[in-house]
Amino acid sequence: MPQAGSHDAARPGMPARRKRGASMGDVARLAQVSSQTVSRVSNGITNVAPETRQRVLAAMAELGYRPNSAARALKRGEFRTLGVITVTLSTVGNARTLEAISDSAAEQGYAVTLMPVAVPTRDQVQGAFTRLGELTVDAIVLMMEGHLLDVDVSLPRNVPVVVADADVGEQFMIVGSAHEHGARAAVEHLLGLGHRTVWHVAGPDDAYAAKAREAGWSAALREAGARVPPVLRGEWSADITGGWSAESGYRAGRLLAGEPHCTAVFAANDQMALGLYRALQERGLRVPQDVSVVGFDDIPEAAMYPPPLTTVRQDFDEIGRRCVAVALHQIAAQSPEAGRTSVDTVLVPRASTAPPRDR
Amino acid sequence: MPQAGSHDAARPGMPARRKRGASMGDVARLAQVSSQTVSRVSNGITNVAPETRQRVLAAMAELGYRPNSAARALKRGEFRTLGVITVTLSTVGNARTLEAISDSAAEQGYAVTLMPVAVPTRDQVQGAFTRLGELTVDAIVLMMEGHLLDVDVSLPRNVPVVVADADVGEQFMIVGSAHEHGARAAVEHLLGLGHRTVWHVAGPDDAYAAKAREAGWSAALREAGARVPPVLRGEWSADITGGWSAESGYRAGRLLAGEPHCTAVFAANDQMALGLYRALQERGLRVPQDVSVVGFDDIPEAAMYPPPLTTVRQDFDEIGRRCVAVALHQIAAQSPEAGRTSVDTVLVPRASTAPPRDR
DNA sequence: ATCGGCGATGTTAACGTAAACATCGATGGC
DNA sequence: GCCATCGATGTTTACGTTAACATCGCCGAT
Repeated sequence: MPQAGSHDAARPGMPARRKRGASMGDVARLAQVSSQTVSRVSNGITNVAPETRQRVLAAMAELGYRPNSAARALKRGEFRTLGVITVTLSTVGNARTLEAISDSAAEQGYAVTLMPVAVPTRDQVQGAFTRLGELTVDAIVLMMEGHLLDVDVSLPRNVPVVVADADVGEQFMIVGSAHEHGARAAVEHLLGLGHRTVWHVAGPDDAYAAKAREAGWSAALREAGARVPPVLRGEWSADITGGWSAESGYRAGRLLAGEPHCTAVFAANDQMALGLYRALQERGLRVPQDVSVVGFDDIPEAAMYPPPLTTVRQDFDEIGRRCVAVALHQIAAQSPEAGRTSVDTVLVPRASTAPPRDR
Repeated sequence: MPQAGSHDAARPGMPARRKRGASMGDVARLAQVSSQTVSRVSNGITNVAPETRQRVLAAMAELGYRPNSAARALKRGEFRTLGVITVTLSTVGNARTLEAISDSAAEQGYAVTLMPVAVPTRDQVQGAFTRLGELTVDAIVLMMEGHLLDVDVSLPRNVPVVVADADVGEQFMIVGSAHEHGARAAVEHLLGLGHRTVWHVAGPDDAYAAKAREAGWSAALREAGARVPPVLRGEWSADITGGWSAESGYRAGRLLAGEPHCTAVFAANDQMALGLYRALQERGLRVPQDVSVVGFDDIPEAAMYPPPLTTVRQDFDEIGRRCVAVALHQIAAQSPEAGRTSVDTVLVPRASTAPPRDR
């Protein structure tokens, strides 16, 4: 059987449409240099005579040459790629953090490969790690709750892991927001306005960030000698982000609206605060005249809520940047590390908080 | 079973750190087969005696072997990777679409590499394409306004491009929402409630989606013989997403609140509708008693707006899935195509619309 | 018994690149 | 004028994988 030249065969009169692009060898031939010289020009590093460089550049342009990163990666043993394992991008925080990661990585010449974990079971996570291992990334950023990692998720060996804002014990580097500090600031702001105490609409109880905010809230209350009301949790399990949703905030808000002595609420995030607004409004309660509300995140909409929401700003861009910085540092150091770095949060006072009036 | 420290032969004095993992050759040696047999097991395809397969599997496990995808890609000439060029992930639509793309791609065994274009100048876009070319992806999904591509952006040759919800003329395949249809549905819904006409708060005028919605709105009004009021555009250029922001909707809303005859507004997206709510509320106007509002997108919060927002739902998941399907099809067909497929939009009536009352 | 064929496995080569080493001519210090 | 040096360029090789081909038994048909 003759080499049945199905696709590559240059049909007569047809411009030979080769599947693979021009290689260094092709450029070298056209420029009449060795392929090593092409390599040097391509990497822009070592000494090449200006005239030669020009010739090579011209040849590259003519052939539309693009370096083959697979070959490059194979040769160099590094891939200039960061893997990001995500459970969902439907939260503002995750989306913004991912964007910051990819921007920052691109600046440093790294690509970002996405590894979605559709359903957060351990098997799925394991599978994602395995696939990432095959993708041979240089480091991994984990955007996922740590408890999913409890078991023996076998990481690719020698690949540094950075965890974005989750709790994974002592194994890895963690970059996270100062949730507790932010929550305290929210509570102190409300107490400072004269409220007797502050209620809390919490996020999902398996979420690290939710627990940290809750801890900050109750600690601040206790330190101020204020009563710690029961936590309201808008359980709502339709999907992974449900526990953080506006609907969940709305459900909690309906309970809260029945509490006659409640004059101030700290919601675990801005979406939940929005649900709270609606629940309060439905009962004829006004924000902030009857109830003050503080959120968390400072999503762009928060400033335009009716009324604009006092909230605690998280710096997702900084989280993303630091994740990349930490990852690259570990790649360079060739040694995984563990530890935690904290990104500041700051209270942004707006119109949803005011001194209490009797209800 | 103390099989722990077997690999990574710890030579005395040497910090045993092999940068590269075990290769097929290593596995082959341990299993006492040829590396080709390892390859066959690794790819699970051809005929290998069960006993041999077991031995190889065991060796792979012991060495923690992972196929090197760079070598594989080099050999096979395909990368099983989709590149996604994004300008921003800060819009719900982009984030959700990206998530759907990466989920869907992962299902088909493709990885997704992110190429952010930080500032949308042509040079930046050009740069992103160049880098993607180096990354040797098998196809590209473009999440970006088409007008940024006008000039001679040199695409990697023979790489199919799919455009997610933008207008790029005739060059590429486009997967987009039925914006016009959705906008018409919004207008018809409001007219059906008895409103004399419908005002429009439009998105940025360089956005394809914004223009399409605007076109649908005005066409529906004209066809119904209704007056077409001037378009309000919440110009706001702080950043790329500014034109779609709640703030932009608020600004437009403040103008609108001064129009005594305005009883119904169609906002270009849900965030802008929220800004509108605030502007109306500040003037003491109630939704929907004084003004009916319809949004676009159906973000999760919309159902919890005070009051819940009537809006037009976009199916971002479907857009993402189709982008991947189209991309893979073009890869298989080895021929770029052009054309457009449209993803349905559907009106979701909620509490923000009602029959008009005189103002 | 012989041979065709097939299933299991091994051998060779090539994918495109870059590190390491080799070559060659020019420059400059003595 | 000689040789050490250096800068520009070429040659060789290996990265890890897989396609293509080669080999080796073994079984069943003749």
